[in-house]
Amino acid sequence: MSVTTLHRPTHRDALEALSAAFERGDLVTVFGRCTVEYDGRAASSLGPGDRLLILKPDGTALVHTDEQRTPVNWQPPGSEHRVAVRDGRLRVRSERETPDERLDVRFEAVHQVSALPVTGGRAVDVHGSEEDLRQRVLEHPELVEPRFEPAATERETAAGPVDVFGHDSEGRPVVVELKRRRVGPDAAGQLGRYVEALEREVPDGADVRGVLVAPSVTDRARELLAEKGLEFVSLEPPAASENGAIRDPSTGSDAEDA
Amino acid sequence: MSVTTLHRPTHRDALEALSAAFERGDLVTVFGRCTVEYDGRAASSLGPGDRLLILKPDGTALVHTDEQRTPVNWQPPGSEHRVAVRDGRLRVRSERETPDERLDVRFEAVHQVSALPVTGGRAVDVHGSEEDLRQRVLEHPELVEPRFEPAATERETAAGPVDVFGHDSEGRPVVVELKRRRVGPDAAGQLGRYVEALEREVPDGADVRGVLVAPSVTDRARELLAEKGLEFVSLEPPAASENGAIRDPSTGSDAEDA
DNA sequence: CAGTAGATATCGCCT
DNA sequence: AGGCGATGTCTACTG
Repeated sequence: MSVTTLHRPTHRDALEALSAAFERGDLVTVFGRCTVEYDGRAASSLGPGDRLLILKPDGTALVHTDEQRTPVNWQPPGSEHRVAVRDGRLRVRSERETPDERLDVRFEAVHQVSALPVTGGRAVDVHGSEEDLRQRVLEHPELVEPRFEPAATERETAAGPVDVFGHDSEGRPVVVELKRRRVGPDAAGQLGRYVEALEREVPDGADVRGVLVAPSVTDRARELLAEKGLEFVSLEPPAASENGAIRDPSTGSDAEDA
Repeated sequence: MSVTTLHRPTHRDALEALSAAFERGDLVTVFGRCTVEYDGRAASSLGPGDRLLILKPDGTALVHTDEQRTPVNWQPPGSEHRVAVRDGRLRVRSERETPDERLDVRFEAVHQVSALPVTGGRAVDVHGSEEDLRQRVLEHPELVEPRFEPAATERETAAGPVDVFGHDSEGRPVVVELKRRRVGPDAAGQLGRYVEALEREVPDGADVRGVLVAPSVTDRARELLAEKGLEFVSLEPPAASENGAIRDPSTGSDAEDA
């Protein structure tokens, strides 16, 4: 099984190629002059131009121009692709429910259609995420402060789950919020909510400390932290080189799913 | 000028096709069996498999598998694409500075290479955004509450710009925060910051009211609003059908940039 | 299914 | 270049 490509096909031939590709579960690309209409969570319209349409067997649709990382229009996974010839144009419609939304791509000219059989792994191993930072804090709690003792991760509160919950050298409860990169005011607000929620939950109205752990903070975030009596500790996620090699091979295997 | 496609090219032929396509400013697709390494803001590794690589003339690189809307790896616009043959494989490297990051895609087999000359519009018209909701509030302030009088949009405060600032029937200052969809605790925090900032700025320590305008709120957000003495008004962005037709044609023209 | 928060978020605007 | 907030954010996870 191999790549199938048509150059400047008739709409009818393109339709048949697309139908067959959907049937096979291929990844499809269509390059041509088209207009695009979207209606759903919002609504949008895109005038004529040459674009690359990508149709995935999981129901994803992407319309790309020659600029930007973000597609100019799209449909999320779980949509259903259908193709038809209407008013002398090739119409590709991708539709889903919950939420109800629809993407219509109408080609007045198809320059190329390709059907690509995709196999192999799609599990990417990423390092330097917030989870890596959490690992670092759990293995070296003194990086937060001397004698800090982590007690739980993802501890549930009325305001949501706390990244790391523990106690300081004097036994006071400490809420740690982790961010993998420089943070703004939103993170200060988030930490503040957790601290307030825990102050209500802790039985003996003991003070709860809040510590934001991140590489750095903006000025406004620093002010907000100060207002709320929260603290900041500068710490970065471990670099990929420090981290990647020391991983449990049993969980780190490159799962290549079905 | 037209589409150029190579099937199962040698690495050398693929390299030349890619170099020529970069030179022309074409959009490029490469389908083949590859591994992918990324290092920059984070770091990642992806084992062998068939993927679709998209290279845009603006420096964007996208690696797509047969699943998900989000590329499995990517490089943002402004990167520089380079191609070479190394160790018997075709290596496409996309790199940028600030931040310093790099994507390497190494093909052991190239199934197809296409160079697509892209022309035409890329300006999409979206309706149902927060700006449309703001328009609705400015044209019909009574939808917020009777005799609400908007005074400014994007009014600057120490905590950032306020969506709509105005006064109620009794002359009290009102901060309106707009959200195009159902909101969670973060929006309540955002509105609270604006209200606090304005209470300090307003000369005669007058109370400042805060009103969140959105289609709906989560329970937790509702609690937070209540705690902070903030209010909620249910309002949606105008539907596309209501909105799109009544637009100033002088500004609403479908600009198709250079 | 809704709620919640992370992300190599991306993107645009403004200082 | 950095700060800040919107996005049709997307995505994973949890109840």
